[in-house]
Amino acid sequence: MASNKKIDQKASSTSMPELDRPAECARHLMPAMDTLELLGGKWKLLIVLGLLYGGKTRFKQLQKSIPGITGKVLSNDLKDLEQNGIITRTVYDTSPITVEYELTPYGRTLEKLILEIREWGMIHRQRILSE
Amino acid sequence: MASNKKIDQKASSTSMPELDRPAECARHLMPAMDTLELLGGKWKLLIVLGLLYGGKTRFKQLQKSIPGITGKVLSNDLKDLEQNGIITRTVYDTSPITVEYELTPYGRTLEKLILEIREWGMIHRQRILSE
DNA sequence: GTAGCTGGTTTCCTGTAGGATACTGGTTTC
DNA sequence: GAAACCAGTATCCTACAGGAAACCAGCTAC
Repeated sequence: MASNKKIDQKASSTSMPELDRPAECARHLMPAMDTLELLGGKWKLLIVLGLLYGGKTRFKQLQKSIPGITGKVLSNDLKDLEQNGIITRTVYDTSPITVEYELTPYGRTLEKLILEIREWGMIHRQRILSE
Repeated sequence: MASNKKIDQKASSTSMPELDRPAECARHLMPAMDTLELLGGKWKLLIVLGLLYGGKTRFKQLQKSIPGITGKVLSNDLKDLEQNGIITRTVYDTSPITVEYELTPYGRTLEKLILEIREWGMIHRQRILSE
């Protein structure tokens, strides 16, 4: 529902002293906004991180590994992530049904990014504590 | 369909190789949560990205370079970022007063992370478009 | 004197993300 | 029969992020 954004790149094409800063900037910002949209919210990134560490994981198990998340939110976010091709959902026809979630190869491309986020958080934490 | 292998996560056997997953995971997740808290919300990351590209930037100029942000939100977020040591605010006693915002060296440590986010967004965009 | 620039603040309003809680429906164990 | 586990749904509710618009004070140029 986003990205109907019209950017008038030609709006003021009569001799610009500087570049068209806003448009120029917007072009840089948009991809970042895309990522934020996909991974935004309080929990999605943590879910991915959890799956990164845990590999294939069942629903309840995942919920336990992310302290504070409720079933509803986890369920919703998992759906979102699945629709975006980040994770897969596999149902096993076992006694009490089991469902396993796993990152897709595509989802795994988030690894570098997420580890970066985590690492920065660690540094930040050190900094706060040592103040 | 009978007796597929059950996953005995609580196998009655002696101390399992598996660590205390929840606690272990939480320890991994917390730094990421810290980062998300600092940079969370719709705009903060974009502000930092804007300053990364623009260098020292004045308020209105910054607002123009981030399409869609309102003055109020920009003002609030800038305060937050300043309090967290990510940016500095400098007031110049000129004719109409001018204020410039700039990343601190600490704020600049976010560069790698933010570029990573942007880059992933670009790949994601490609993927969406080529579907 | 009035219109514009600067960098904001204040007020009001709304949407929705996310929390709490209860429930389903099947299966195994006691 | 009761209780516990699984993977969720359904409902209800609230807090707060964020948007729109008006406003402020100081200065300048016309």
